[in-house]
Amino acid sequence: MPELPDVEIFRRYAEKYALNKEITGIEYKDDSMLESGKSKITRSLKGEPFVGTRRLGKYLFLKSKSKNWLVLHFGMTGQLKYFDNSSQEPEYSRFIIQFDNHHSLACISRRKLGKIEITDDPDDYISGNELGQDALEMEWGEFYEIMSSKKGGIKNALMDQSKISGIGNVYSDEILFQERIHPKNNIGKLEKKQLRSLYETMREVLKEVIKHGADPENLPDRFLLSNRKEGAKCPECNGTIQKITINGRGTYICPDCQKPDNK
DNA sequence: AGTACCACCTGACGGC
DNA sequence: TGCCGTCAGGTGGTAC
Repeated sequence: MPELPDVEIFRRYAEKYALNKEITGIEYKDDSMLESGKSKITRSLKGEPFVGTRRLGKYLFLKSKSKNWLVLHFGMTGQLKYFDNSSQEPEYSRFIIQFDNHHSLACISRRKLGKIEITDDPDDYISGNELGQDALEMEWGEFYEIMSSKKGGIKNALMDQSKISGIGNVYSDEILFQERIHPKNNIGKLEKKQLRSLYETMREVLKEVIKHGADPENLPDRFLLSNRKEGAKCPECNGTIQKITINGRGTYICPDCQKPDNK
């Protein structure tokens, strides 16, 4: 789930539940997602509260009062859950931050594909990991500059995290469906006004998904995501949703709405 | 540079 | 019901 809109919901969740409470301890349930040593993580967080949040693309940063930041990446199955210590710990909790009010914040990840680490400066972290500008922060001029210099398939271009951060497999499909562009079409064939339209659609899709809490069940029926299954009926026409493969990723399109260009 | 494919890791799901 | 193959929304590395 965790693409830009999902992580934005996590950020708001952390903002609501995890700030301004002293961290009394860290519980390590599984080490495989840790990119920083346990002692460094504990040293950076324990005894201080989180005082702020930041998000770039699919990355969430939580600022500890002292100065370090906790960096979270959720992989394919990550999420956050704030819970009362007297209740059941969430299943698949891998990393638990305990607060002084007998509540904790669990980093949950079924497949353990995420990352947990410490940085003293998110900007350094972002440049060091070659992460592009956030898809919702990016202005039209920058989007145009990036996309007009790229080659190859449009879906791949949208998902290139080193150029534009936050769009993954699902929302790239959604954006291209709403824009009526076949995901394999060549980015270089789009005219400036088509790129402008793609840019606007990208923003609208991301913002609307956030508005609905990034819950696929809550999205309007006209979204591909509400019909993201092979053989489903296209919400825009009489077509049938089809599954294809791009770079090994399942990709859903309506073959009637999204026509391939002629190479 | 772009694309295809494998690996990471574990569980959910559908078919038999 | 139970076993088994396939697939899953992320990233990173390889080879071409």
